[in-house]
Amino acid sequence: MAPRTAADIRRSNLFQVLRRVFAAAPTSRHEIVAESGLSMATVASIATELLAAGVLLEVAPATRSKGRPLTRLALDPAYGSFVGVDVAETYLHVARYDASLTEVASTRREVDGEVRTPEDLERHLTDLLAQVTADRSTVRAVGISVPGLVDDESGVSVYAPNWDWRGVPLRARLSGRWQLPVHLDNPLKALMVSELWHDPDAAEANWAVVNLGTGVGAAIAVAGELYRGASNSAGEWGHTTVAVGGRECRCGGTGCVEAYIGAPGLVAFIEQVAPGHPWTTLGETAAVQALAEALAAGDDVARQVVAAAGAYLGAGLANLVNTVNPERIVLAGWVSDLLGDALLEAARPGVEHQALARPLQSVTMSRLTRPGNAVAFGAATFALEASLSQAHTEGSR
Amino acid sequence: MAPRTAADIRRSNLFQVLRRVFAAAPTSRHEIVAESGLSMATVASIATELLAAGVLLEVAPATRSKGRPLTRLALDPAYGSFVGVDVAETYLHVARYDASLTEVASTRREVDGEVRTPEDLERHLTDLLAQVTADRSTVRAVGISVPGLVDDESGVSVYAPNWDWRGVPLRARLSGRWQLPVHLDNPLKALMVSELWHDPDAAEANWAVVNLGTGVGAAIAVAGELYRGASNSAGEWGHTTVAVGGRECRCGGTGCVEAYIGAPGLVAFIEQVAPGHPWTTLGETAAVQALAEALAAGDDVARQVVAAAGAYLGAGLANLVNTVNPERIVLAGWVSDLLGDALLEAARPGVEHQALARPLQSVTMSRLTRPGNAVAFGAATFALEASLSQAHTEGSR
DNA sequence: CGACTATTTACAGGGGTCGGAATAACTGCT
DNA sequence: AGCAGTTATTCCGACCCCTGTAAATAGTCG
Repeated sequence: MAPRTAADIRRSNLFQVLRRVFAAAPTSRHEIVAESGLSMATVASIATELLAAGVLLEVAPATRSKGRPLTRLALDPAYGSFVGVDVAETYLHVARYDASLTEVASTRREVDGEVRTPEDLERHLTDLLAQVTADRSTVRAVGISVPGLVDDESGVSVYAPNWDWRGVPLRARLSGRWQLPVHLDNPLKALMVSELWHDPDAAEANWAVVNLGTGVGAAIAVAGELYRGASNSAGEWGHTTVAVGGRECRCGGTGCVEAYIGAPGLVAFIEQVAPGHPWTTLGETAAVQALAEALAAGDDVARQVVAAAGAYLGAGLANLVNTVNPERIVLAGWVSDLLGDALLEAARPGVEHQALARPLQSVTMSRLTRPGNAVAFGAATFALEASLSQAHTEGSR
Repeated sequence: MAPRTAADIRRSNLFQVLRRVFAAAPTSRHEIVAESGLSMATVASIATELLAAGVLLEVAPATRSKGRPLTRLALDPAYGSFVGVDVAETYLHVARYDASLTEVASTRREVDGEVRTPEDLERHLTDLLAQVTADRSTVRAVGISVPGLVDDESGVSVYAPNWDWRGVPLRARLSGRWQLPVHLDNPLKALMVSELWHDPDAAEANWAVVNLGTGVGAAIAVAGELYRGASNSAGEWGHTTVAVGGRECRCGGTGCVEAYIGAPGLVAFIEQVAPGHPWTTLGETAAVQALAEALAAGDDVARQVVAAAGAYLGAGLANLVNTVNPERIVLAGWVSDLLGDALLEAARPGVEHQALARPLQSVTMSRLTRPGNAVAFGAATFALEASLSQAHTEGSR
């Protein structure tokens, strides 16, 4: 949404200030001025607006040796709470955050195979939601991340590969049932938003977040804004071909990145390296866990598996580097969390081989190490953003 | 460049108006209002500014049956002329355009193998420039497209794969020699800019231009603006891996798209399908030409070659569809021109197989059929844009 | 009560967009 | 010839932004 009118500039600046306040814990207006490049006057005006709206709070002034102590700004936890939901293929994670986006409560349920229909999901989520919220009236909005393709505007899960759902109007259903505003998107977009809030300096940059889990995907930020593409399916990097005529992928294609480095793809590599290996019977979550442990113990099979998968990951990342030319790539997701840096290191030579020198030079690759469920956090942030955005445009009407 | 200040909005609107005036030949202010969504007042103010600057011209008013006749707007050819240069790997094409971007003169020289050093290029271009411009003082600026990676800001050819040039400061050299402002970029960016001017409706969209020639690459537009990435190397789609461990590519990687569907890649397919076939000895330009002719005549080898290459092109395009989620993809370049729709048709099944349903649904693929050298045109347009942009910011100072 | 630093407020200046009133320029009718 | 009807453009004032400066206000330490 390229700013067309002056009001858009205002909103964009307002969110920048908000993100910076969040990221820098209690900050002063001066710090924000220094970091954002906005003028003192502008920051002050935005701050007063947010203060008046009850979004921000002035916290205990820090007394310095000399002069007036600076009043610190922080998000006001009392503004309300926001719920973030990470619907993954093997588990559900629901967390409630106060308006300063600190987690208040969270719960998780393994649902491997237990969710088949939207009704199942609805039932589980309603249950989990009740677990984290005593009083639903304090919740301002819920953000939900669902794997697959999501139409963010209509709140419809367009295609969820694991359950083969097509066009399920999740937002309408859940919002109706809970009587709360619900925002829907997929894990990648949630991760990206999470990162944009945690690191507002990167909020100017072009970069990508890569999610490694059962499914695999990426989210791309252009000039610090989540890039959605024509139909909110930009970043479906997991179904990018890296081997013409290669492994079959559940998307129906062949040789997709996901087929090699998604959790089932890793299991396939185990089978390939050591046919009949006991890990292959464990189920993907446990198998990856076992792989991680064995890797730490220096197991040879594990090493070979990671090396094999790493080659494909490397090619996939190099593709991202060459086409998107990002400033950095961040790896996230439970597979990345479990395998740690090993997978990234296994991918590095491949990236260096396949990526062109110039874009390679300008990219940094790292692993997301923030504690907690970043997807749930991001989903809650979505809800917060939407909530504030609405309040802001309404307030100025 | 996300507009941060009101002036950015102005510039963006100004260029939008300009592009629309160009694309719709003589238009009225009203048409622009209807198409751009800007208000009458804004369009009028921009129009008067451009009129005053001498960029626009009011042409013969069209008298209607009733009411005040509308004055039509057009770019003023008398504003000056702009030169566009397409430095390709096998030829040089230099064209001069008046300020309404209609071609006034052009010349072309085959230089297969004759250009080795920057000095060679400088000599040839100086020569060709003289051929198209009688009076150099009427030329406002020159835009040059050079294959490979270009740093647009510093005007340096960072890496030109065919000549193995690294860090050649072309802009400084040529600008100094010709005493004219010179703008440097690569063919993809030029193509993209050309399309953005010719089809301003697409200038709101996210889409891609793919260039098929000796080298292969893509340019991506986000929200109607050329996307450059972190170091102006976004869109190096030609060096995207489509087959891990596949054919060696001149970039040093393996299995790059370019290795399969760049002109040398096509020749390799000929050798593969029919070892020792006479076409393989022709040189790439002639070989592709022969291939095109044989294809039209229904030759079987040609058909097989195109089918084989098409499969890789399909995978490559699908990757673009899945990661960028563009509204359309346009194929350009001399290989695309010679082989016509056959190659695109050969690629289509692959795209449909590998791309996800939703992004596939929202993409249109077509071939660029505009007559003339679109790269030279785009290069000239770069020069025009830069020239006006400078004039505009200076004018308001 | 200084001295000193943080913030707020007020204001002028420079951009922009927008809607609506006023004006221009024709055609056609009387 | 003059006037009404129409449509294209320009003009003006309202309004929204950001910015820099300057002065007023706050809060603390010595």
